[in-house]
Amino acid sequence: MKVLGKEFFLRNNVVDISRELVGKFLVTNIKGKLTSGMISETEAYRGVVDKASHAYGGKRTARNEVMYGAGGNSYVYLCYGIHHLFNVVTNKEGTPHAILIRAIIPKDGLDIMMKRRKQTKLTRKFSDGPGTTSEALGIKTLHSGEPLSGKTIWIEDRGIKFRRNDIIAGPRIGVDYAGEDALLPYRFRLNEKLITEITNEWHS
DNA sequence: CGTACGATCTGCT
DNA sequence: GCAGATCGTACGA
Repeated sequence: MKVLGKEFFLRNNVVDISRELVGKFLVTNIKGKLTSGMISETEAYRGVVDKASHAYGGKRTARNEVMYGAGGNSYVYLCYGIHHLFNVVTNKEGTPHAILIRAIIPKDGLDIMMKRRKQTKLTRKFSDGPGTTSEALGIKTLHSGEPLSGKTIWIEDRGIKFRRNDIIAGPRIGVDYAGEDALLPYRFRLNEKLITEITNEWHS
């Protein structure tokens, strides 16, 4: 087990990093409660040149300011007034790259996550989406700007490797407004068969 | 200051 | 399959 450090996030290819994050574990320790899940889906947002990015064209506001900082911090924002979407900031200071974590397979602290999600069962939909993933892990907008090497939120490599063919690239979700950039294959998702197998193994 | 809307989820049909 | 929820943020006046 290895906690990913600054050197992992400071690299400049956010699309490669996004693919590499599939299979890593997103872990939180919030109010003394440890919870985690294996990342099964991500999306890359490639900074000022990406029409789907909050930083497109160099847009810089109080909300997205942390994107302009060095990689290795969280960027959490509220979507549709309800959902707290968690992103990993990458690349050096001044290049606002980010990766949206879209889904996890729940692993540690299942009982805690079920309470947070107000669920009594671990269904397939339990944390299959960026809003439900953050809710399960207890991540809120107040955690925006947190360093990921810290004690609250971090990402672990537990040695799980997938074949490149098992990580499906495709267009990002919900970014139709981004014109031709909406078609870029910046979404990475573990193939459904593997998701099912791993889910069955961990939740039986 | 007023207003429109979003990197979504859920429950109901 | 679809509408409603729900509110911080962005942006124009």
